[in-house]
Amino acid sequence: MRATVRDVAARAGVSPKTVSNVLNGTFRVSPATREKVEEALNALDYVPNLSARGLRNGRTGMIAVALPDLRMSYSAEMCHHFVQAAASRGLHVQIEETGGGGDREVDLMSRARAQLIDGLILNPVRLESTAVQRDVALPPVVLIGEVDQPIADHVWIDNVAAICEITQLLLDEGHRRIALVGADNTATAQLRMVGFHQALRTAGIEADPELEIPSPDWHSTDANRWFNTFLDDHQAPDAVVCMTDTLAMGVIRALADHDLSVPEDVSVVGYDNITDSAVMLPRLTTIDFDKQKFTETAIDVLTARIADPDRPIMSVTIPHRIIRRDSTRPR
Amino acid sequence: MRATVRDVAARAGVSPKTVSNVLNGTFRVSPATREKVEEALNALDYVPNLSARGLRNGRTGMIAVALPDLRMSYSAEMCHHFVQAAASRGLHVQIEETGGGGDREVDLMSRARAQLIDGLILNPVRLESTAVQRDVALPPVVLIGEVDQPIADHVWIDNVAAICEITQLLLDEGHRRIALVGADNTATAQLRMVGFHQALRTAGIEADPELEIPSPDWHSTDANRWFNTFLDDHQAPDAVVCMTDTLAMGVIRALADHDLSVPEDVSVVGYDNITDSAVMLPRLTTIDFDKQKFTETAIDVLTARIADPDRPIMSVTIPHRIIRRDSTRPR
DNA sequence: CTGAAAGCGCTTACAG
DNA sequence: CTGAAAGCGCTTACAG
Repeated sequence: MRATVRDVAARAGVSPKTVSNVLNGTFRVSPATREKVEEALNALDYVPNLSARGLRNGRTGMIAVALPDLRMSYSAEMCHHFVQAAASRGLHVQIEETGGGGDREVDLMSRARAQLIDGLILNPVRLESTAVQRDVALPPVVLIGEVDQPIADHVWIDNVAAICEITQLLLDEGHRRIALVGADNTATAQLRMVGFHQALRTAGIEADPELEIPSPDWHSTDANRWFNTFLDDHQAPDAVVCMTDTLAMGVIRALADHDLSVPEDVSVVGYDNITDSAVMLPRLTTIDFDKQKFTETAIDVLTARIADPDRPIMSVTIPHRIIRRDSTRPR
Repeated sequence: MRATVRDVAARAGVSPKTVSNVLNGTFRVSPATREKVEEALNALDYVPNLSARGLRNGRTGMIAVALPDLRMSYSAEMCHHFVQAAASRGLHVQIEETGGGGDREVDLMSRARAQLIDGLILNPVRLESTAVQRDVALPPVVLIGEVDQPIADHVWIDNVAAICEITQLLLDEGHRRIALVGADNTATAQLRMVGFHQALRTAGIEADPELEIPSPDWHSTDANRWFNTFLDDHQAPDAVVCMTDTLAMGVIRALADHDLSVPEDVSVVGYDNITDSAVMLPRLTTIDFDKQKFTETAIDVLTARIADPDRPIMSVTIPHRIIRRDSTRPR
C-alpha cells in the first residue's frame, strides 16, 4: 500500500500536521524534527495524493488548453510552449480539441467547474461561442485567438492588422489579383478576412468573392484540394494570402501541379511562422509572433484570474511582425 | 457556492446516497425519485467535484501522454489521436514533454503515483531509461516507440523492419551511396540505425559512418543545417534515408540549396507519413502506420493495465507500410 | 514549535 | 428501494 501522511507521521513519531508542515514549508519546523520526517518520507517512498490535496485546497495544479485541431503544426508549437511555460510555473497541462462540434467547449467549461483543473485556456472556434456566456458561472478562463466578447480574459495577436499588413506588402509590390485561402465562418477566418478586405479597400481594389477560397478542415491536403479545384476553373491570381502556413503548403503544391512556380508566377504568404516555413520550398514569407511570450502571457493571466476571480477583465495583444522570405517577389 | 450532493439531496428530499445512485446509475431508482433528483440537479446547476470522486474512487479519468518533443508534426498527429481515442473512452489527456533531460520521465512516474492521473503513456527518449526500472513501484504505464526492456506494456511499430524495408527499396532501385539522417544515441535512432545497417549488409554494402548524419534536435531546420554542412564537404549521396518526415523537409531544402533536386539528383525518404508529406515538394515517399489504431491500442492496453495491475505484460506491434510517392526514382 | 480534531465532497458497505 | 455513517488523504484553524 501507498504511504500516507499518517504513516509517515507514525514512523517519524510526530503528528500529521508536522509532516504537512515539512512538505509545504508553511511553518518553521525544528531541524531535528525535519530530519526525522524526511527520513520517514524517504523510507516509506511517500508521494502525496493530489486528489486529496485538490479536494482540500480547491487547486490541482492542472490547467487545460483547448485548441481547435491538435494535428496542426501551429497547435504543436503552441502545445510545446504551453507545457514549457506551465512546467516552469509548477503547473501541468491537460489538452483538449474543440474542433468538429461546439459542444466540446461547453463540456470543457463543466470540467473546469468540476475542479479537476484550476482553469482553462480556450481557443474558441466560433465567434458566437455559446460556451462563453455571461450568465453562466464561468471557471477561470483565458480566451486566445479571435474573440470579440469582452466577457473573459483574452490574449491574442492583432489578426486584422497582421493580415492587413501582409496584404499591403503584396499590394505595394504590384500584386493586384490576390486570393485568400481559409475563408470560412470560423472566428479566426472572419477576423482575418476583415484585415484582408481592409487592405484591398485602402488600395482601392474591390474584393472579389470568387477569390476567397475556403478550406474547411484547414489541413494542407485540404487546401491543396480546394485550391486545385479553383485553379482548374480560374486564371491564376498574382498572389495568395493563406490564413496559415499549413494552408500555404497545400496551395504551393496545387500551384506546382498547375505548372506555376512560387514566387516566379505567383506569390504566396502564410501566417504563424511554423518552424518548417523556414525550410519549405520556397521559404515562406509569413507572420511571426513570439510563441513563448504568447503562451507565458496566457498562463500568467490565467493564474492571476485563478488567484482573484474578481479582478478586472484584461486583454493583451502580443506583437507580430512580417518575416520576409522567398515566396514573394515584386511584380 | 457550488452545490454538493448534500445540497441536491436536501432539495430533492432524499439522501446523498440516492443522488449518487441517480448520478452513477449503480442501483435502480424509482422514476418518481429520479425525477425529483434530476430537478434538483438542474436547479442547483450541480457539477460533481472530480477531486473528491478521485479521492474516493482512486480514479480520476485522466491519463498522461509523454512525448519527446511536442513541436514535431508527428507529436501533433499523435496527440490528436490520443485525445480522440481517450475522449471516446471517457478519458482525458494530460500532456508532457520528455525531451531535453531524463529527469522529466522520473517526475512523470511520480506524478502518476500521485494519482492525479490513472496511468501514463510514455515515449522514452533513451533506451537506458532510468525512469522505468523494475525495482521502483511503477504506476500503470504503456511504453510507446522503441524500448527493449520487457518491464512494461509496449506498443510500437517495428522500426528495424520498417527502415530496413525502405532502405531495401532504395537499394533495389540502384542507389548505392545512401546517407542516413537523424543518427544519434536516442532510442529511436539506435533502432532505426540497426534496420538501416541490416539492409546495407544484405546488399553487401559496407556501412560508411561518414554518411550517418546526426540532427540533434530533430527539427527540419536542424536537419537542414547539418545536411548543408555535410554537402559542403562531401559528394552528394544517391539517396537519403531520413528518420522522420520532418527531417526530410530540412534535407530536401539543403539539397535545393546545393542545386540538387529530388528525385532527379538524389532520392529522399522519410518516416511517419505526416499529413504534409502528401503535398510536400516533392511528395514524400515514407513509412505509414495507422495512427488511430496505434493510439487506441495504447490506450486500451493502458486501461487494461489500470484495471488489473497484475496481468501479464504485453507487447503489440502495429503494422506499417511503405507509401511510394515522388521523392524517389530508380537510378 | 507540535497535537487532536474537523472537514473538503464523494461513494460504498451496512442496515433497514 | 432508501438512510445514516464511515472514510478516501490531505490541510487548516484551534488549542496547547
